[in-house]
Amino acid sequence: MLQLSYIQENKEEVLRKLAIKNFHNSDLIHDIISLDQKRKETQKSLDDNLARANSLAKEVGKLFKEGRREEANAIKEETANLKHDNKELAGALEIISKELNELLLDVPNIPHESVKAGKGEEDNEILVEEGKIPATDEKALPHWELASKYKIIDFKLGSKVTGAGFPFYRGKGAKLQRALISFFLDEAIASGYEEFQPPLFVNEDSAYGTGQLPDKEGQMYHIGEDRLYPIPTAEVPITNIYRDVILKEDELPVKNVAYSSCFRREAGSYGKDVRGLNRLHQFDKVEIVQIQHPERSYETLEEMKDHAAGLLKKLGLPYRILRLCGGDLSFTSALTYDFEVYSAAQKRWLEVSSVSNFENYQANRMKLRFKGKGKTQLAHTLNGSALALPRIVAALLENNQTEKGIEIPEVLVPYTGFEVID
RNA sequence: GGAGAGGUGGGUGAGUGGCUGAAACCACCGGUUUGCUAAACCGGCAUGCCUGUCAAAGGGUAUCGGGGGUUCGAAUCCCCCCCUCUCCGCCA
Repeated sequence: MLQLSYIQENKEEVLRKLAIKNFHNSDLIHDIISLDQKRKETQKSLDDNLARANSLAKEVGKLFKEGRREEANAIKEETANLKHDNKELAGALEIISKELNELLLDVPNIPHESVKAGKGEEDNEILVEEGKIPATDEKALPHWELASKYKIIDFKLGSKVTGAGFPFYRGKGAKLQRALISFFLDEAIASGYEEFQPPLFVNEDSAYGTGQLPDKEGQMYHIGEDRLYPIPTAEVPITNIYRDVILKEDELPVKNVAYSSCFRREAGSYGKDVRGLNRLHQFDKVEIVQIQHPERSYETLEEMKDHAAGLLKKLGLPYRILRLCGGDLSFTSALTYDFEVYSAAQKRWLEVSSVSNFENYQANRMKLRFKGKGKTQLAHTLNGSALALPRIVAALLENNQTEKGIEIPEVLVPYTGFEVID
């Protein structure tokens, strides 16, 4: 969430910039500011009362020691009144703080100055388009047909055993998954990331920490009995490592990479866009996360963008990089680059990565700070997929299909141990 | 799952009702000393909120796993929860 002090001091700017995200609720901002005023006043009265009570308590102690019983008892009466008032004030303060916090959670992150206004997807800006788009071949099969032709992914089995959106990978398909994961991890490690294997379930605090709760509750599975949530992305456990942490400035940047399965309910999704591997309830992803000094976070964002682009280049997939417009930018992001690969048989672009700078929005919510010579301040958090597997697999299958079978990109051969799926 | 022990500042660890936001030591930072390093010595060293200020200093308040209670007063007493360790059971 945004910092209260920042909203206080830059009200007009906040409103102007939020408009780029199509957020026009100026009442909310006004309410926040006036409620905060009330919070301060209440806090002040409470603190004053507590100070009084503390000094009275000391006096009572002193009087008792000196054996001045009656005087002490007289003071106790005043204390009783104070105590009553304090209870009320503390109660009021709690209600105000809670409400204030809820209002703050309703304010999205401020977009970076490079973000252009726009309604949605159609207004995203294409920054880069790399690689040759394969000539359209009418005989080209979509990946779901290739999957069954070569017996490498079985959607029906998945439906039987679990449900739609939970495929089985088998044979060379399973090996290809494993190869991609290893390849992505090795590339990240070579770029200085530390590998983590996170828990696949997180608790409520963590779900709040990265903002899945309360806004995206319906997206996550929920294990009610144990109050745990299967992670929708490794970002959740990895970023939450640093919840309530004060790093030393020289520990920055923190660079973590994690492979994990991801679980998403995808409620409301349907139609041909979700066919095959295009949208799953369970999928694999390698995620990179960085925690960086505010002054350097945009350099870091570029570095992460280049990292993701490098992977696609090495895999030989045609891709493009989009800078999301205000309307398509997520609630918590200040700037996001989306990566899409072209999938030859479906003749469409598929999103395979999203690299974002959240500035201090997440950090403020989870109190992730760093301390150098100066004051303790909020860090910036960034993350990105590098990469999400299913659509990469879809594109590889569709783009690399030949008469002889599916050709494996050279960089993956050391990992798969075979050059063709046939 | 059953039984027991325990959770104090970055770490070790003292503290069983007021003088304790918390001893001591270590780590860390600054300084003195020093040919360099080391040692020694001196000083500093939590976080949130409120107040104050151009900024600060300063002041107030809260925080000793989390929540609630007893008391004029709680790290210290009571209750609930969480976590860690040991033993037993079960098990990849």
